Amino acid sequence: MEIITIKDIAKALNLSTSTVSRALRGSYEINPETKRLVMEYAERMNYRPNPIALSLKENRSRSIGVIIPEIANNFFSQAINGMESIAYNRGYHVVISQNHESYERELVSTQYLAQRRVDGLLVSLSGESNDLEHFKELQTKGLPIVFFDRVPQDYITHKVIADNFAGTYEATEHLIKQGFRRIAHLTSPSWLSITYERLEGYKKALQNHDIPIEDSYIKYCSHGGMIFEEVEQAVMELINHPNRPDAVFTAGDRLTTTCMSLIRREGLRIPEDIAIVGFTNLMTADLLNPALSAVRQPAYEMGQLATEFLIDLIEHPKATIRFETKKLDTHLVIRDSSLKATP
Amino acid sequence: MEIITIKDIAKALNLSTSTVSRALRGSYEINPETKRLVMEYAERMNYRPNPIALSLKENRSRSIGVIIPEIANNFFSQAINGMESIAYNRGYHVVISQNHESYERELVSTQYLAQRRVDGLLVSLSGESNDLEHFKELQTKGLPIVFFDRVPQDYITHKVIADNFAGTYEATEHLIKQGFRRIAHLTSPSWLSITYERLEGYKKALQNHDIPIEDSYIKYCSHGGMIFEEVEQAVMELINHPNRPDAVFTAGDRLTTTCMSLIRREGLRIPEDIAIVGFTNLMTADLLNPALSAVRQPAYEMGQLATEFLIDLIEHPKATIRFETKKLDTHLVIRDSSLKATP
DNA sequence: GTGAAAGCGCTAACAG
DNA sequence: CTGTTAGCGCTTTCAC
Repeated sequence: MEIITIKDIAKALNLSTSTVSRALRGSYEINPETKRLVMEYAERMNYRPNPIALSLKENRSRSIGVIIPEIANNFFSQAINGMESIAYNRGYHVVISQNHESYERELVSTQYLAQRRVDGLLVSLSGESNDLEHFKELQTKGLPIVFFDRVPQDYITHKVIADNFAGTYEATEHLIKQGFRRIAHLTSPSWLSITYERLEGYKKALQNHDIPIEDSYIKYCSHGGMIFEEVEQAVMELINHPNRPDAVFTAGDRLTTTCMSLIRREGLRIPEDIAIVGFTNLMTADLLNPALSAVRQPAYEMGQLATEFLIDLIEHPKATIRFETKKLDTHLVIRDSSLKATP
Repeated sequence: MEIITIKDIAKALNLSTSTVSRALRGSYEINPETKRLVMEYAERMNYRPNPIALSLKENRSRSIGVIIPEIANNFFSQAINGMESIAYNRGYHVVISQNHESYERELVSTQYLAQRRVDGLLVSLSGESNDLEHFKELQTKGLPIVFFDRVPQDYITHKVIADNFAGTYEATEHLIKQGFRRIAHLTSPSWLSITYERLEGYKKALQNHDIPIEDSYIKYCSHGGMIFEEVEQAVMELINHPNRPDAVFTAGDRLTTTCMSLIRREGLRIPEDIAIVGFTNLMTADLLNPALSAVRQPAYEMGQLATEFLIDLIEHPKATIRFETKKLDTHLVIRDSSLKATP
């Protein structure tokens, strides 16, 4: 059975392609009888319009592009599931692209998706992205973009984020209340929004509890955990610190797992020597040794919300909307890794 | 800066679109001077050919579709990275689609990708797929398909798999050598290739060590771990078995983690009460409590290999090739979860 | 060496 | 109510 086109239907039914086209899309100005004939034949031959031809004609594709750092990260894969749930219901497909924390790859992915005429873009920035011209340019050309998770500061569009400040504040305060005083903060590249917001939550918690902020306890990993050596250096500096931290907050999946491995490798115990709370959606958190205390983001909902924003932008291009930044609550799950051993 | 087409270039340079087209693709019958002019202008205006127009014209897209059960599974995300590494080098893009272990979703994804004119398909079957007509049909229409991991039995094409038999044999034998005798086997839907091969490896190991095969120790989860209740029932039947197993082999990420959780929930210890070895590429295996013994698949390499096969098929459509089934070695990493406590 | 024209599949303005 | 025509961006005969 070959692929069948409108032309084939027209030929078979002795009609013109335009009549067939109109019948297929239920135009009111078509004879009901003709319409029925066309519909039936199309159905029988299993006709499917060629989306490529449509894209070319209409300069749109009924699909939205997603650009994220890594799919091998539970936060992002959950977010994608949220996106798909909304997108499919509203008739869009989702095209996934990874940037692997590289600006270069982000650029290529963006270009690719734009050329494939996606109708909009859902983006979480790579760890290397401080230049956003490629997005700005597309946006002025009329391509709607919604950022989520890692969002740019000075960029006017919808954004969906977790309440990074509150989440980190809560986690840090929890550590303080457990009795930890020398709390380190292992985090992503300094220029990312999530990094800043989490750092602020951390600092505020310390301040509110009259604990001085020790800069040497704050470590940035400019590749967000993708490069082992980078994390290793940061963690080793903490471990070998003259006044070794007794707890650490880790701002991501890779950062958390690598940090745990390293603490273990160095023969230290969690939480007795160093306690840990991770900002992570790891599915195995409660199976870890020790079970990992974690700040979870509502990844699925974030994906859904971002997609709703985006599709609204796509479908009402000229509506003068106030752009929103939606902030969703995180959820702290306390497990063994952050509990002070009772002496 | 607007999107620029060949027509714009032609107009600007007072040439015909055909001349521009030829110049751009370096046709030898174009005046070198004209060619230079066109090239320069195109470069300066940042001209990019419209891939949609090309797809329509050439009935191909220079992209390959991937259909897998879940991206939130380390095996698959690693495989995807392998695919991308090859594909990009050979000028193809990778479009990812999840089937969430559902036949219905697999069908929709397949249809979608085929309509988007992907040049080929890389597929790992959903847990529900026993009917393969949708693939067969596309293949006869000339769309190359390569299966990996979960491959169909009776289907003539390239396939890339891990040595499931040997991997499971090795894992089971390891358990036996540790002194376990009542070894359970918690696995995916019975009709999947991986299920069969792993089961055979398990049985063979038992046989070779004169351990009778106990059918009630073998549990299939027809949704491959996606539905908690299903795994729960299977594991509870094992735990409440009149002759409770002292070890269990688990055939996938979700199966493994859920099984561990349940054993823990029921107040049993790993490995003292029940030892466990998982067939999984979980990145956190060595951080689990206890550290998880695991059979790892060379996911990245499998993705690469499958992609090489596919692109060869795409680029030499009429070559009469003998289809291969490439089998890659697995790697058993022994950790605490399968070590017999010394009495 | 270059241009005119047709065609990939589809829609829509314009005629009847 | 239906057909003719043009056009989306590009390549490719076929002419000259």
